[in-house]
Amino acid sequence: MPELPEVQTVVNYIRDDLIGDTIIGIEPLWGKVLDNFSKSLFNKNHNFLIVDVRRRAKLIIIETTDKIIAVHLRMTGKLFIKENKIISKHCRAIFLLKSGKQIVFEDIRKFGRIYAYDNMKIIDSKHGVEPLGQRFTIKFLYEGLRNRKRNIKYLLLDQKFIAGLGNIYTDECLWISKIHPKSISSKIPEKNIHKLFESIKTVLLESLESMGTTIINYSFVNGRSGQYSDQLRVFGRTNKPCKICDYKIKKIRVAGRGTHFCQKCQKKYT
DNA sequence: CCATGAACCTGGTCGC
DNA sequence: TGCGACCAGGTTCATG
Repeated sequence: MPELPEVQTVVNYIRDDLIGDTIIGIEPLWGKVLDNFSKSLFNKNHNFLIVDVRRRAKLIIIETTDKIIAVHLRMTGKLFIKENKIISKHCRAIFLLKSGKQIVFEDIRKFGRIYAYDNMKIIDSKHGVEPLGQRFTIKFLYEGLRNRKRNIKYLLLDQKFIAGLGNIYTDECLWISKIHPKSISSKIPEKNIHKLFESIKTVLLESLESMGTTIINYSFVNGRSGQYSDQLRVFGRTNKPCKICDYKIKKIRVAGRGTHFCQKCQKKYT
């Protein structure tokens, strides 16, 4: 489920409810869900008043007066607020709040993790620029591509380079900017890099407007689901006609991921 | 430095 | 209906 727009949508949804509340405990229901701390963190004499909820990369950041709690949804994680105490099949952890509400973390595939840190240092050191932030500029993208010889799909998925893009949106952006996903980053013409820069911003903002992409029935916030899947240009359109040239969309494997593209529109720069 | 594959997990779908 | 193979929006580690 989660790339930047989906994670941001979850944050927007739970933020107002959480700020001002206090975490008084956590119940892990799966052994590995707490990555670098244990439930005893919330005992003691510390106060975990929630002062901010935001997104950094694909992490949901819950900032409290004591620790920063970070939740990574990985592939199938969901995070939402619930008032009753019915525990669902895929529930992996429950945060208990002073108000009586709970933050529920569900995750079918058990890849998701919850972290606790003293500050943002470690998180920031592991992630690159925010694609919707001020520091993401055309110059940054141009130099980043020219200074490396990675295949472009891999590079866009690299969270240390740009933080927040995933498999869906990289396919979308590469299609829009007419770049074959196996192109060598340093060989891509400036004109296409420019298009790529614009497409990254456009696609992420469009998707945010639609509250993200939901494929099949991975609804994420209280049963509501994103609408962007209707607007996808290439992702998941294997063997369907390219929206520009009518050629059949191909699906291949790049950087270990299923990758959709148009053989006619997207040029391979090597 | 770069590419690939496996590992971590469960569940849905497709073909036979 | 059943069964095996394969796939999945992410990340990390090992290997060549």
